[in-house]
Amino acid sequence: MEPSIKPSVARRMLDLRKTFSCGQCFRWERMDENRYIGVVQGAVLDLTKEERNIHIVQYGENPLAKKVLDQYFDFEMNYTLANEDIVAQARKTGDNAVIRATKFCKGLRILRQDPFETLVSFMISANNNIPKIKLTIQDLCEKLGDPIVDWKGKTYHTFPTPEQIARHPEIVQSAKAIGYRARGIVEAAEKIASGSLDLSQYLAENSGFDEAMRTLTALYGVGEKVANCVLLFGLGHRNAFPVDTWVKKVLAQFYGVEKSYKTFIQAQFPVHPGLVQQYLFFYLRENPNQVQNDWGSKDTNSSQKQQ
DNA sequence: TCCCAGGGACCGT
DNA sequence: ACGGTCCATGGG
Repeated sequence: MEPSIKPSVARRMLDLRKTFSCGQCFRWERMDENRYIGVVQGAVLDLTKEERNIHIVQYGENPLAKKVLDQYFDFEMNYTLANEDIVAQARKTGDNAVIRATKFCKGLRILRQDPFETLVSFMISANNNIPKIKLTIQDLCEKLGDPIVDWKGKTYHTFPTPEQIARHPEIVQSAKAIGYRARGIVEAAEKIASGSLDLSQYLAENSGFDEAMRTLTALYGVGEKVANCVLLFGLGHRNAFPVDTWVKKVLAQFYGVEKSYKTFIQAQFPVHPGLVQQYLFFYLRENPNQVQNDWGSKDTNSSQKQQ
């Protein structure tokens, strides 16, 4: 069967490796240094970096329109300007961690992923590690998602819909290493499938941060950390600031903060908080040793921090 | 056996 | 809003 192919080219600054390996998404597969393949909505996207451009080929019955791609990759936001604002703010407070992390993360973009996929993915992330999260999600997609076959015969899978999950709770429970996380996932899917919960209502364009946060954390299996990830990576709330074990390491090592995170974060990262969070998170994960050396001596750095 | 990984629920203050 | 306690999965 002839595949549906819709090529297009993205010219904006986009570093594929940083964007796909920074922990915000779990379904992009690295083919080589300049090529990644992933499933977005109902389409398989095959991305190749060609000098300064990203060449996009997609196949599947439902290719994504350019506008949808622009939204997914957050091309509507100017990251060059945002990064300049972040660095300017960091200079005011002498925040070298943010300055270094921002430079290190040039080309990293925060995706606007499907809210339901983001919710389920980060429910799975609770008390878990990234390789195992990927395995569970992949297994869930293969068991409950719709197959998409490319022209070479390779099969990909869409992320299951709320209906597909709600209809087969026993299959969800059987997903690899999902364990106790299945309950909350099925419950959330049932609410969405029955119409009593509509995630699109809590997109940044449609809802305030606090209301969206309250709705998400009311779900079983969704605490503040997972909710922040859903808000940031799925619902477009760029003020969200997920605090996980790595961010706690950042706050402890560089800022000497080991409690009352929220208060400190609001004061220290007022400009593009979500971006800053992701920069700090990714910088520490990619440079654990260097960061240890740079930040390890609390007595020189953190004691000089204002506040 | 213990520790860790992008924690959560539940309870006290 | 914050802190403590118990809970939970699989891998190293």
